[in-house]
Amino acid sequence: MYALTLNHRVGASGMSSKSESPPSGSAERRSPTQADIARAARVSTATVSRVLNHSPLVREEVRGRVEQAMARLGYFPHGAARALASNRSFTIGAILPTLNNAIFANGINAFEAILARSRYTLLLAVSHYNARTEATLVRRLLERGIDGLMLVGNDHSRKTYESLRRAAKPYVNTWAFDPARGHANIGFSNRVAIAQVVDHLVGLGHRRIGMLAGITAGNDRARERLEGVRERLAAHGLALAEGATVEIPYSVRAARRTLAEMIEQDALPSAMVCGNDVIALGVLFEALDRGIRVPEDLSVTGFDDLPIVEHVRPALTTVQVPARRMGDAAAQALVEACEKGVPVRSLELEATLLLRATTAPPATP
Amino acid sequence: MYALTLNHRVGASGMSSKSESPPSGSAERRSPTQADIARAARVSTATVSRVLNHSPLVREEVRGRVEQAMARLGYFPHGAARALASNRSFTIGAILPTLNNAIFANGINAFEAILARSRYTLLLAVSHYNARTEATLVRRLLERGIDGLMLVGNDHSRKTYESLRRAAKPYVNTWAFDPARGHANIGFSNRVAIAQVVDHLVGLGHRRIGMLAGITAGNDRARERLEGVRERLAAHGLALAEGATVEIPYSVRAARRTLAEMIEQDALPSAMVCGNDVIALGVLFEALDRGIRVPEDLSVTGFDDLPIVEHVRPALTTVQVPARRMGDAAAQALVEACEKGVPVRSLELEATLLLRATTAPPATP
DNA sequence: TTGAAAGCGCTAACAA
DNA sequence: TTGTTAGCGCTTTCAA
Repeated sequence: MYALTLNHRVGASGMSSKSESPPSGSAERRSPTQADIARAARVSTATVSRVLNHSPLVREEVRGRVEQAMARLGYFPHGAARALASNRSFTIGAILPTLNNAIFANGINAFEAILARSRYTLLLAVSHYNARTEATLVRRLLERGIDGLMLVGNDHSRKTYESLRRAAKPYVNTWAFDPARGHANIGFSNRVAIAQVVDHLVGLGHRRIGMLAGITAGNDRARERLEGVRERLAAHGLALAEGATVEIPYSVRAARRTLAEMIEQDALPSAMVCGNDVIALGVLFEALDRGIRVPEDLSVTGFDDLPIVEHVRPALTTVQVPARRMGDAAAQALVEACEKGVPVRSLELEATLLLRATTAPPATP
Repeated sequence: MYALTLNHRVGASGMSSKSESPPSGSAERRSPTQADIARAARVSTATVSRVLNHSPLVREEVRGRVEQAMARLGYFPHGAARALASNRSFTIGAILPTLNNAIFANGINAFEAILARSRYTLLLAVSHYNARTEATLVRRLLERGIDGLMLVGNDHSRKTYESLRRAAKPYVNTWAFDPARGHANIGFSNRVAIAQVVDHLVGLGHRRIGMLAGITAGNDRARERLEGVRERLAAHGLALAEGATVEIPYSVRAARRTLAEMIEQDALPSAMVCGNDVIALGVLFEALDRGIRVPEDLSVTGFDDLPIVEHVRPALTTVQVPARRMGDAAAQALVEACEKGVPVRSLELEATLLLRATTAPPATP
């Protein structure tokens, strides 16, 4: 009978004096391993493993015994050991450019929810819009054994893509849709999205249109939005207003300062397209504080539809981004890629222009 | 010479036909292990491990050879194997109640930054203000081998604390300071913080004060704020206004709806203390939309100092929470606990009342 | 349907 | 200062 209860460690190492199984009833409190469960349930560790992994080839009666033993001994599996043996960690990574404003909150929230439901854990890292930092983080996450990775946008360093390729882990680029660049995309076309804004503004009669874009270096979303405005304006025979088009960080303060300068230089356009809602709020607040009427004197548009912007007065006209759906779909795609080995497929979602109260025909056409 | 190059696996398993080292120059592309590095640098795997872990007892010349081999072969360490062998994962967990509003953004941002700098990775999970969910997540994070854990508040299920104790991992409760409850706290006293608000309002002459608190069940921060208001009001010989004190979710919408009801029932106090900034913004926007002047007809206070609230008009009087410092300190404490084995020590930080434009003496005293 | 045992890649105790 | 080697706890052939 005792032959059955020997675990392979003891069996393998023979009678080495220090590594025998701990004396039963000792004060030693190491947490129970599969070997302990195996002994208690009078099965092999292989069977314990099968029960743990819901293998169909375990007799009901045996499964019951094992599960009871697990419960009684308070067993819980050792992730690192599982990962080492199976080459899967049930862990998925995500790298966001920032956590500072609420832009990615909804998306990552949805992403985490799906992962948690699928018993995966999220490894989160922040690149601060820096591709080199990101490459380091990707490598670190890969070292930690992530089974898949979510990235934002398509602009990533060669090293990042190279690490991913060598590790042969599934990944997906979100918040963009430009599969021509050769990566799985779950997101929307920033270019198409911003074109709706331009059409709206031009349709309203605006001719002098400026833009407070995000910093475009290393940020394809910001770049696509800026280029999208240029392109669409050109289609209407227009161009971005000189002196009213600048790249700035995504901060209320930067936006306020920039608008203030434009006002002082008398360079204000009749409509200001903003790279995101944070910038738009800055423009809105600064304009209001200076007695510039919105939308009568200045139309303002945002991008993201942060939860707050429908409540400010005047309510912000903006582009609603499918953040939740991107998070959902990205997580689902990654989990599926891990479980079934299918490749991640690109998915185009739509961003919707939300007409609210910060846009109107120009007062002085 | 070849004796040196045998790795222990081959050595241990003798000449089993399938598990020999792969033929050099084969197409097989498994990523290199320490054994490969050891062979290439003509040292043992122990030395490779020492180099990897910056052990001081490796000769410079040897270290150089090993590092070169690592670079040449594109070696990178296998986290799960390291974790299994060393019982450390260089991974730290955090469980937040929500990611939906920006409340925790700054804190987790700072937390992640410190971890990343210390070469740790963040495992993030979201409890949705549910203690049972949280207990499951704690267990899952522990299974993943986290070296430490950050939690928000002191209200956690018995199972949560029990898991932590059994795993003997360091943890810290943030966003609260009440070490009497028996857990390491890095944060501030919500009670003391909100008392400043009460003093301010009472000092202004308010006597009819209401509160839109967060849901207090399972949320000690919300509870401390509500109780803190009661307690401090009592010290002034006052009580919370009946019919103007409700617990609601942290959402603009819920706050607006609740304020609307109070207005319709003519139950409006002269000052409304809000459980956080999201609620305060809801109150502010609803009041403004209904022609109730803030602060003349209604004083409003928030809690958190979200980045936006200094910009809305009137700018919100609120309590500034040391989110960044909590994130910093919590991460530092946890890393130190992991590296040096010292226990996490409680640290009290201060929350500051920020007087802005939504509070003034009551119009009808 | 079950068990035996060989590793997964690394660390660390011990020996040299 | 370096090497040998026994595990860490689990999964996964392979054999029975």
